[in-house]
Amino acid sequence: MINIKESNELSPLNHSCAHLLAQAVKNLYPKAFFWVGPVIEEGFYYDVYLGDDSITEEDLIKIEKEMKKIAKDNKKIIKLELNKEDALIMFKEDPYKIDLINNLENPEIITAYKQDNFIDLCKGPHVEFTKEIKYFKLLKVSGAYFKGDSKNKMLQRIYGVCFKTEEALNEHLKFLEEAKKRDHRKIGKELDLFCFSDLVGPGLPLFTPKGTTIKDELQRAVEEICRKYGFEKVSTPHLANIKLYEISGHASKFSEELFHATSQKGHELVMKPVQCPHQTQIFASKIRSYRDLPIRYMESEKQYRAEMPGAVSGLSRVYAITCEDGHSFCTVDQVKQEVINMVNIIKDFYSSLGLWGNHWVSLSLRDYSSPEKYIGDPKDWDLCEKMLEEVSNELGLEAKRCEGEAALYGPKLDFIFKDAMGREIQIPTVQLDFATAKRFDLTYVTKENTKEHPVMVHRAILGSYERFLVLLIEHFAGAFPLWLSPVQVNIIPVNNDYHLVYCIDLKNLLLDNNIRVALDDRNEKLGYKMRESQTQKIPYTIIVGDREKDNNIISYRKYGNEDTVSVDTDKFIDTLITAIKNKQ
RNA sequence: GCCGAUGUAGUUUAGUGGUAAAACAGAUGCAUGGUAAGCAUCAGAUGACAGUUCAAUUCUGUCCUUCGGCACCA
Repeated sequence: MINIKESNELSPLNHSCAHLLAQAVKNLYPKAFFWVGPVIEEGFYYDVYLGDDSITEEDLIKIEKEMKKIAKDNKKIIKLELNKEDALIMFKEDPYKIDLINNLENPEIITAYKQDNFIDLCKGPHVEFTKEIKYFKLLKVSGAYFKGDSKNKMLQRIYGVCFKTEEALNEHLKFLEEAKKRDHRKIGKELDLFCFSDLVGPGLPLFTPKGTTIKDELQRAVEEICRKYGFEKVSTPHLANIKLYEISGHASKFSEELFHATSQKGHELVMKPVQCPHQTQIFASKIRSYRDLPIRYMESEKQYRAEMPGAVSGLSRVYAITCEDGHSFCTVDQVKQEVINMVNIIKDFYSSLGLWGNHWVSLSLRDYSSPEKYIGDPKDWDLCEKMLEEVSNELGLEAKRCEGEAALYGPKLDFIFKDAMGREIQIPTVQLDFATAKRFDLTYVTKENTKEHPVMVHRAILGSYERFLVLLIEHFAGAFPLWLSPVQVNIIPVNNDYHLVYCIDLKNLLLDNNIRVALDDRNEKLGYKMRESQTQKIPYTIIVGDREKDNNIISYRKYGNEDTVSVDTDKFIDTLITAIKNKQ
């Protein structure tokens, strides 16, 4: 998802830089045509069509040089106001600009900007002189579909950034370097959290003991919160009869994304791509009364989606997804409170990890021009969208209306965070659904002894554990809080021979207190072990020598600190237990 | 799926149309009592398949992986 920035103080500069880029490309590739070149949150891009020719990363250096050359000439950037006819004549050689002009919302007011002999259609604003465009860098070149439609041909998209000062540019480039160091794929390898295998296949992550520890702790934490809100844990199989998804509507909408599992004995099953239909069948397994509602189920199981191969990346898009999913089956009157509860859970959970605030909320509504994309009664949709918007306003979420972002069966509130590189990553969600219960003919008995369909409110807190780990790893840069750390305490004996027995006793004592502890008894020097303990970002490293042994104290060094602190052993354990309990 | 790039030991990197180099990690031995790398020895690699060539890790092609995007995302 690209965020076209409304405007900020850098946007005229970036916009002018995009024009400069286009001019340089035109100089070097006279056959080039240009589509659009907007300012985005981080800089700008320009879509270029070069026919048979193409620009590679190496060419960017050449283009940058040409840009610098042009800018130095210091031409004034002049605004031109045109009517539609003049504009069509002016750009008569350029099929892309003609397309743009013919599709303009306000064809009465057409503006173009001219520098030197280069004119580009543009709303502006721009800086005054090309000399001001000095501190820029072209970052990458990639493909992009013409008009964003995969049926169309591909253009080349060149990305760049521009700043007012050299320092600001360098700072930005440094930020990009630093962000690379936080990349979850890099840290996942360094800290041994997960891996991939060619034999198992791409998009199928394998979690190591350390990665699994984090996953399990997260699961425990989220279930603990949800249980307080009345969620009960269920467990459903990874396979299902395809009919289940024909009824839910997933089979037709996502047929290409289903993995099929067949057997020689005649089984024709699919791997579950979502959890909801399975859970509906638990609801359907007996007669439900209005007195039972809301009924809330949650589970953390694998689900499988045959994603487009080009979309698979690290842990953020995979085929096998561990999904933390939950549903509330409730009456129409209960919907609002259910949504409020779920948003509160999300807020609690993300706040406790320091992630709340680093996000925006999308009120994801229907694409009103394509009703065929959705299931359910339009009247129900109207009601759902209204309710969701009301709740969102009451809770002060400042949600942005996003038409066309709804789920198959209903509108949703999506919470969108950012990864280390500033890319958006959508995780928690609350979704309203009048349709699914009707499709499965789920009912409950009302007070008047009639039958009524429940409403389903879908919610994901962690969403996919894989995607959540991307956010978590990059947020903490691998230095997890104590309660999540795979190894919480690392014991280093000063001397392996003299202190080992005491260290083993200490290790067992910590283990008895449910503290995850490692004992480094390798034949290496203390400094060597300390270095590794720090690079592995273990929260507490404790050194055990005569002083500690004889006085029953713990000397520990916290990750990131240089000094050592000594406390009584009992006190140390109490402190840790309390911190873990409080999710610190 | 589309555009562009990528692939050398477990990891990070070097290099070459003719014996593939190193650091860290690993194994072994020695050394080792206080907070970020002790020493020595050993073992370990050119993604797969074709083609060009006397000879390919190097050049070409196809596929696969991974990366940056696009499109998709229940």
